[in-house]
Amino acid sequence: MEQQFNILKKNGLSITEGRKKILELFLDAEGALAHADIEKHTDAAFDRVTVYRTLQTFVEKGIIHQIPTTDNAILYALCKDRCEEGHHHDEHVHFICDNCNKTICLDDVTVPDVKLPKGFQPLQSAMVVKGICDDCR
Amino acid sequence: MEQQFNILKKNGLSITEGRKKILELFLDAEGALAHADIEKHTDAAFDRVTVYRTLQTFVEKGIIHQIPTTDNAILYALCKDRCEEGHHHDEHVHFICDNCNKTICLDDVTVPDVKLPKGFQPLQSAMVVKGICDDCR
DNA sequence: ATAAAACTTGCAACAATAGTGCAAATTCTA
DNA sequence: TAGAATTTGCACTATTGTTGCAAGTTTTAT
Ligand SMILES: [Mn+2]
Ligand SMILES: [Mn+2]
Ligand SMILES: [Zn+2]
Ligand SMILES: [Zn+2]
Repeated sequence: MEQQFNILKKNGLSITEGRKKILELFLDAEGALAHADIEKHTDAAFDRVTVYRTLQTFVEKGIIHQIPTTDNAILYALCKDRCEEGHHHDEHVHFICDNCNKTICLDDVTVPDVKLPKGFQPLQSAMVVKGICDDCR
Repeated sequence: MEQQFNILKKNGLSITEGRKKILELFLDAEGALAHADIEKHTDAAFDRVTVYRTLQTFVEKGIIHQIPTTDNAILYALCKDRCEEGHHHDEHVHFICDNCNKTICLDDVTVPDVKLPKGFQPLQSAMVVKGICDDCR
C-alpha cells in the first residue's frame, strides 16, 4: 500500500487523486516546492484552486510545513518530525542554493536558540541559510 | 539638512519627493514595512509602480533589507549596519509579534552560526523569531 | 452492493500583488 | 538655464490568492 495512502488516512483525510498526486510529489522531491512547481509537475491536471486548498489542508494537518522566503513564493516541504494538526515542530534550518535554486530541509540541523532582549517571548523560530549546496560545488 | 537627503546623496541617487518620503517613513517606523504599509502611509501620493521601484532601488543600494515571511508579503527595514551596494550585512534576528503583528529588527542579536552538513557553503543567513513582543505582554 | 451523507473539486468571478514599455515630468550637470 | 540623464505615472499585462456554489467523488451506514 502506498505511503501517500497511509499519510492521508492517518490524518483523517479523504483519499483523492489530487491529494495522492501532490503528496507523491513531495515524497519524491529533493527539496521544497512552491505552488507553481506543483502546477508544473502535475501538468495542470488539477485546478489551481484545488492545489491551494490541498496545500492549506496539508499545512493544517502537519503534513507539510512552510518555509519563509523573500520572493513572494511560499515554499512547502514535507514534515519529517512529529508534526501534528495545528502544531508544527519543524525547527530545522533551511538551505537555499544560490546556484541550483533548490531549497533543502536540513533536518538534522536544529535552529539554535538566541538570547532575546528583555520582554521578548519567543514561540517559533525559523532560519534560512543561503549559499552553495553540496551538489553545486 | 535632513537625514533622507544625506542617505540618498551618499548612495548616488537623485533626490526626489517619493524617495525622500519613503525613506522618511522607514526612519520614523518602529518596525518593518511592507509595500502595502507604504502605500497606506503615503496616501497613494505616489504610483504603486514607483513604490515598487523605489524599494527595489533601496535594496540594491543597501539602504533597506528584506525580511523573509511565510505569507507572501516581503517586509523591508532600514539597514543599520554597514550595508553597501550589492552587499548586505544585516545578520541580525528579526522578531515578528503574533499579537500586534509588528516586525522588529533586533539589531543587537546576531544570527548565530550553525554547523552545516559537509559540502554546504553558507553565504547569508536569516533568522525570524515569532512570539510576543515586549510592548504586548 | 447501495443510498444517503459528507466531503472535495472545478468553475467563474473577483481581488490583490507584481512587472513592463514608453512618453511626460523631474532632477542633475555643466 | 539648456541639454542630458534619470525618474515618474499611466496603461496594460501577468501572477498569485480567495470565495461561493453546483457537480462530482468518497465515505459511511444500511
Ligand atoms: Mn523543512
Ligand atoms: Mn532587520
Ligand atoms: Zn545547488
Ligand atoms: Zn507586539
